[in-house]
Amino acid sequence: MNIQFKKGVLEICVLFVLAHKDCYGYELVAAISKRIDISEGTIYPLLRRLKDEGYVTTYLQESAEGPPRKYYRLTETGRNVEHEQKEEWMRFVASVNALLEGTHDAAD
Amino acid sequence: MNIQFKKGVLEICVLFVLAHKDCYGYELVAAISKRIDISEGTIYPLLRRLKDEGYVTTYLQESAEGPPRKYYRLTETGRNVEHEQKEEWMRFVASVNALLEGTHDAAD
DNA sequence: GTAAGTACCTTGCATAGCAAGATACTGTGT
DNA sequence: ACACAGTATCTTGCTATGCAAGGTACTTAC
Repeated sequence: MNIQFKKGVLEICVLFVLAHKDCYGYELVAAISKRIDISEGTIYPLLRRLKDEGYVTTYLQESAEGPPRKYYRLTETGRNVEHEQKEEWMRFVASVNALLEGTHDAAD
Repeated sequence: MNIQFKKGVLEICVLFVLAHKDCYGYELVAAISKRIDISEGTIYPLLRRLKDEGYVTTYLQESAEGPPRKYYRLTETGRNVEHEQKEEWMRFVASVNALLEGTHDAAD
């Protein structure tokens, strides 16, 4: 899997999952990995960024199966950003598809 | 337009356009820009990479409207890579779409 | 007590795109 | 003759993101 493709997209995936329920980092890795490879070295810096941007807030919660979990919850801003970025992604994919399909008559 | 989305994708676009006809750099910028913003500072390093990888060969051709043009032609290898990368892109988009649409029942 | 699973985090690296600028040729206007 | 816009090439320095590799610490099972 081309790592470059994921640039920017994993952020949307995280925001999307968080739009449905609060999650902790380890859980996000598991959820997203079902479809797209993502490692812990990616998720934690990404989550820090989201927090710094004000897209999420965090809270700790004890766990019976290990150390306490840090849950991430989308803010109002985060919810808007999730929506915008998803739209932008859709538009981008549409543009690329148009180029990779119809283009070569239009390009002449 | 999120710059990050383009990572890796512009290479496919270039390979795709070259799969239909030989082009020079400036021409590629114009062709791809119809759908996706791409600047000269991106295309020339990209083209150099493609040549270093053996995906393209080059030849010069005089022009009446300016300095000589450096045309890029896909090699056999380049043609295969174009095909593979395009497939990989399609698979990636399908994965992301699956995650951004159906996922949240599957994630429970 | 030690190994495996859960859960957090950081450091250093690789990659790709871009703005900005340099170079040079051609044609147009003054 | 000179300047400017358009065509066409290229490089430098910067930014952003993802990842491998490693470290920390808690819980359960052997």
